[in-house]
Amino acid sequence: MFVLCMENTDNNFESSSDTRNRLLYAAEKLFCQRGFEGTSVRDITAEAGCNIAAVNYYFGSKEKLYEELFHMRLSEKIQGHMKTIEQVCARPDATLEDLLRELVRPTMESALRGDTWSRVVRFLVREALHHRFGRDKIAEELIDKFFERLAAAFRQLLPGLEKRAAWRAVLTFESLVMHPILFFEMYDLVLPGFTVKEITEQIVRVGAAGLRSCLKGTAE
Amino acid sequence: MFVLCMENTDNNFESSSDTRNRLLYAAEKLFCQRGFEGTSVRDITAEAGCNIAAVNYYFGSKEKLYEELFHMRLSEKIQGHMKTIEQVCARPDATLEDLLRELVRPTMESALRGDTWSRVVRFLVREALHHRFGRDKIAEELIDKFFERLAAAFRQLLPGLEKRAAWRAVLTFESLVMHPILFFEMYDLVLPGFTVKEITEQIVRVGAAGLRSCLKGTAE
DNA sequence: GTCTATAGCCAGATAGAC
DNA sequence: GTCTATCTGGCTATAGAC
Repeated sequence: MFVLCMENTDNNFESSSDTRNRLLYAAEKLFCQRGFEGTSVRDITAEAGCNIAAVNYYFGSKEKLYEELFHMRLSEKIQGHMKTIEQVCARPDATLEDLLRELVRPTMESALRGDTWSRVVRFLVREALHHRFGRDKIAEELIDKFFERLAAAFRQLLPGLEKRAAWRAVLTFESLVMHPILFFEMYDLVLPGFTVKEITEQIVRVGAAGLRSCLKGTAE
Repeated sequence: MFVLCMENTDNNFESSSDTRNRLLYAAEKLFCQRGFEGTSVRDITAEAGCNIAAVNYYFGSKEKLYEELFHMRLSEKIQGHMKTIEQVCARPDATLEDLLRELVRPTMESALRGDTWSRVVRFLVREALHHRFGRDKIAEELIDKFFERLAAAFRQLLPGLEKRAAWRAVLTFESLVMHPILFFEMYDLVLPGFTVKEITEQIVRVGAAGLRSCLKGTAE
């Protein structure tokens, strides 16, 4: 069910049925653009080029389709990030900048293409705005696991980083990564002609400096 | 129409009618929680304790109510921030940390209370997710003005900061400020017992270190 | 200004033909 | 598996009584 590596791919669902795959793909596109309530089953089936009844046939309801999509994409995103962390942290000469860059780059490239990874982020933010975190046990555990691994990686690459400071660092870093995806239009307005490299290096530079400043303790 | 200082106040609308005010307040609360499509006129009038027809009587349509609310709150937020920047930059001994702290603190306090400022941010994020930026000229001009002023302030407090680097710094800083409001529930999960001071100082520290790192140029 | 009643529409879900 | 047809209900907006 879960696809480990999804860079440079897009419509990579593994369902048994073609129609089912097209429904998942169409639903993801529309949910991320217009939200759950803003998307009708009719919109989804039209985009997928199949009949209105198909959503209920394959998923039972519009809501179950959404949930399956959300858990699937969240798992993919987190498993991809986990793999990246393992790979970078296994290198004896790895720096904090290396880790940040490897985590940020695929996300930024995806944001420019508007494909899967950026959709997953939009999914997550929509969920957060709807206050669904903390109620969904599957999502909560996945995010918790990932944050714990990332905090450990930060402490490995930044010796002396306290435990609570590492957790703050995780949240801070995530905010830097998400922002360009959410405010893509604004970036284009303010930084006309910006490139993936410019944004990626900005996040790596600011993230590394910011994270290093967390070593100094909480005193202002 | 626009209220300049809204700290520690909440239901501070200035319409002529009481019912109109209650509608604005109820609509803001529900739109921010469930989004435009997820909120019905029935929900709003029920929350405001008045009749279904009131929305159309006072605003013409559900959509016009939303737009009025959005422009009003965006103006308030930006005018408040502009005032803060003027005040801090007028002080001859002002530091970068001073400015960041003054910009961040009211937002964080508001996030904890869940009142107006945090709602404005949720509004903005929803708008961004719906790709409405770039179409709404009023919002675009307001944001542009604010970003320009903030970039100038950064260049004043960080001598040597290049123009484009200042624009990147503005976007980076905004991402740090917005995050705790969007992922409030996650903060509670990851940093149990966190305080406004802890988060504020984290953002000020990381923001200042990150912004200073922008002085070094774009070379990695 | 505030209400009730309702028009007109579109939503999600399902029954049943093929 | 895929389709058409349809049920049921909620939605926005409005007409018109008070």
